[in-house]
Amino acid sequence: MYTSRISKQTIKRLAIYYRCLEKLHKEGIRTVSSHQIGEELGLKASQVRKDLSYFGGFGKRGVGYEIRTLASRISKILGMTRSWKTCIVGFGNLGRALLHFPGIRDKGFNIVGVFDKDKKKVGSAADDLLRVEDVASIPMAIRERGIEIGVIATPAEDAQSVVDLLIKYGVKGIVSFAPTKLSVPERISVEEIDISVALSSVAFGIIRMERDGD
Amino acid sequence: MYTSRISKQTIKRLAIYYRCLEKLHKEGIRTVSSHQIGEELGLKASQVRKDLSYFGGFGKRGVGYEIRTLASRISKILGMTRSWKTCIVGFGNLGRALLHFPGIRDKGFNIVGVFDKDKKKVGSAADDLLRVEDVASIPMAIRERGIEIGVIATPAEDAQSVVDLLIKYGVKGIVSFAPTKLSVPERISVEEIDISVALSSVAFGIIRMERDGD
DNA sequence: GAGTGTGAACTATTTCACAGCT
DNA sequence: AGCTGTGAAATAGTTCACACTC
Repeated sequence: MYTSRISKQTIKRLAIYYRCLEKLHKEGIRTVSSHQIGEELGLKASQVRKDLSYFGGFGKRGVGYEIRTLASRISKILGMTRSWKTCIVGFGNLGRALLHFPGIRDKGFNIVGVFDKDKKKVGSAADDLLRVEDVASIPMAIRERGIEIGVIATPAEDAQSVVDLLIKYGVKGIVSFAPTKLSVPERISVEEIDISVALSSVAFGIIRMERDGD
Repeated sequence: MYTSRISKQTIKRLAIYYRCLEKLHKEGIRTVSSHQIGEELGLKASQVRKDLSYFGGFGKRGVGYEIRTLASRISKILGMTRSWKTCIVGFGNLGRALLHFPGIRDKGFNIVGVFDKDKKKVGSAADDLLRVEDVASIPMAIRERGIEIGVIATPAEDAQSVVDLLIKYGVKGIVSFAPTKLSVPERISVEEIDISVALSSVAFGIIRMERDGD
């Protein structure tokens, strides 16, 4: 039940298991086996069991996992039951898309601030509830609203300074879409999503397939 | 120099090395060591050398890597010198953001089609050059324009059927932002970008840090 | 009989360490 | 002297296989 040395990959799969369980639950199913989950997600049953076993025995031998219980345990582990005060920095096309992205707002990530450095955007409505604020008001916003997670949707060249600022005022986690390597202290939880790297990886895959034919 | 068994992680780092080299090149630097690249990107020098060695000896012992040469070799390996006919399916906020995302268009990914199933969007201008087309015209578009890569920005529930359609008509690579596991044949190159999983992973990291204190 | 939980075996990836070039 | 290229060692992650429970 010690979670210290659990790999990031296991955690990500846990989030995916959760989504899978939600789906099965909607279909009215009450119980699943590791084999069924694996089938659904393209994973080996043993991988599923191993991942789940890190957090304790959720299943019943001979039966499988009770979906409601397992989903609620996972949501607890991943902090989905808690509301995470989140902000978005950079309100270009991507920032706007993230503000409305399903699976951010509704998975416990409560977006309480949207910031941009462009004075023309500042003051305009980000959505029904939020206005775009100046990046200069980030420190105060973090302090007053208790923002814990920052989502970076700025150009690459602004990302590091924004991240430094967020961390300086107390943000503990960063999800960055900026195509640049961020440098942050050990204690900060970071996830970098690199869209153009993903494209390149797919392109390479096609080249390899064409050359080696599988 | 055989590229068959090279891991996806190595390929992704290669794309990141390329970006790093571009940056150093702009700064007027001509030569780097694996140690400098590693420093810049938070990687061990030996990792950098190992990755590069899979594709042959690019470096000079005692000197390092000539930036221009290495960058051009990497861009060749990753297919950046080739133009990839790409389409975006799903023109909501995310699809719109991807259409304008720097590092898609300018890294050899030429977006030649934007599709949506919403009749209200179909026919409207996606950008200066493209109109939104109906998903029903995907087959013809793939055939006529030789589309090779599809970017999925639809809701989760539509993603699998769109992917099936794209593959059926000849698309060879998929980058999906839909929060669902896709099932595709072996020969198809796929990259799934899961935004809400990234958020959950960051949230878990914060919880772990608070509990275990590093 | 069916299916979990888990040590042990296996496989993949990273890091070390050093011979060999410039 | 400095730095690459690369086998070998170390580490991490996955899969197997089976004892154990329902």
